[in-house]
Amino acid sequence: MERTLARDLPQHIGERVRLLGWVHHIRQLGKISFVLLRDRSGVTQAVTGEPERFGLDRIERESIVELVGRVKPEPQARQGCELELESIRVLVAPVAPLPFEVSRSKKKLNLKLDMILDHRAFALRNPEIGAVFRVQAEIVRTFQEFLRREGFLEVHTSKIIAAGTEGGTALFPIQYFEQKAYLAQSPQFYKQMLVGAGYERVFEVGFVYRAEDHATSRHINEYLSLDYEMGFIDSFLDVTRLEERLLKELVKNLGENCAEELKLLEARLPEISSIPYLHFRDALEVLRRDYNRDVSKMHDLDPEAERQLCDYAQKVHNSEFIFITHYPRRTRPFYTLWDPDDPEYTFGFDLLFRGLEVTTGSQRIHDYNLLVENIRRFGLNPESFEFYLEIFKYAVPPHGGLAIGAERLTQQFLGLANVREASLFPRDRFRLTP
RNA sequence: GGGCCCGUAGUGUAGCCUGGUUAACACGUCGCCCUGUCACGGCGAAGAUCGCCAGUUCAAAUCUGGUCGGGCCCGCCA
Repeated sequence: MERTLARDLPQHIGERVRLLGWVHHIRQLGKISFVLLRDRSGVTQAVTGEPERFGLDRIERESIVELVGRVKPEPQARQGCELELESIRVLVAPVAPLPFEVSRSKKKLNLKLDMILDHRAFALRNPEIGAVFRVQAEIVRTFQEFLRREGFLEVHTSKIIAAGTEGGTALFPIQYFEQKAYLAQSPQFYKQMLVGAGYERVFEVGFVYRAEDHATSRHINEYLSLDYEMGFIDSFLDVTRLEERLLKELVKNLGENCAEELKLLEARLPEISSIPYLHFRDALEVLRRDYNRDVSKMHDLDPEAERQLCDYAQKVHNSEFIFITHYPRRTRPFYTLWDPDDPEYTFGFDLLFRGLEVTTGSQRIHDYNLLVENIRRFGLNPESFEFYLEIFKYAVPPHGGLAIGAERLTQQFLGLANVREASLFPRDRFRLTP
């Protein structure tokens, strides 16, 4: 007999079906008993008045079972129908006590994050915990499909590199045969080179690595970077406007395709009408005026400032997103183009969402001589960037791009307390397994 | 790199400040009862040498020192 999925039970009323999955829960109420079965599609229910006939009290939770029975309409069942049990067969039984329950809500379980991560694969059986990655998959899918429609080419660049991109961030050194190499902290150079290669518009979904010795609820040392880079732009606004359209589509898709997951996680989608922009200089003024911050020594935004600017965006612009633009030159890497009319400030921006930085981007320098000059100005040696610089000798169009932290975006959409909850197998300062 | 905090049954917590004889509660587990549960309900039972090592004391989960493990914030970043 063919397998029927839990979700599809209502389409088989009156038929005999076969279900395969895990025993989510067994509720025995004297003479009537319910077996809740979970598979990849969801949870369904089988019922029987003869629990002893099927030996239900000997079946352990999370056993893998095969259920056969007839589907009958039942208004008291959640799906409006349920399986009248004819047989139950244990295919695989657990050989150890379960570390914690699968069938309860995350809130009720009140598990410490460490417990969840130590038993990651098992924890994902919990529908709420598992839902996070169904949502994340939808975020990544939307990113890819939206950009493909906009004429972007999906690329995959090496994660093993010879030199760092941005200087500031710490790199993980690795031994590459007789050479010293590093794990890539960003696909930055490669995506720019591929714009120059003539693809004009490229995007990449890939892990990047940061050897930063931090331990906070918003940092992991390996994260999924959603990058795009586009040529022939008039200004960085072409980059941010595209992201705004991407985000609108994302909200729409999540609403349509992840309604159940969002409900389970009690997540509220943001409404995006138009995302406000705030020049860095004006952001400081807002912080000084409305939040009583001492901004005299503020050259970059600290986490508190990011939360305050989001609060401001909500109050003044009724937006949960805000673009902070024109970050000062000293805070941005050498490839960032500055404003010729106001050269202290760059065409670099961040997108803040619900108090957290989720995107960084900019218009880049495309002129070869200017780029070499700026590398020198940063105290770096252009010769060590020859592999990157070469294409700029042969004419690269004005271009810009950005990177979105996929886990952070997931975290903020779902209101998760810790970014690690949005990473399947997070790598942090002390965690290397599972 | 700097600062603050936490380790107690399978899980999550209380007790610790103010040391004292059976270490408490909830969920789970096990047993019995229950014909419509979906956080099922009722009754009962088992389960913890209080992270580890040392010290103080008649007496340590509780006080002190060390050690191991974990969390959060800042710097930096997505």
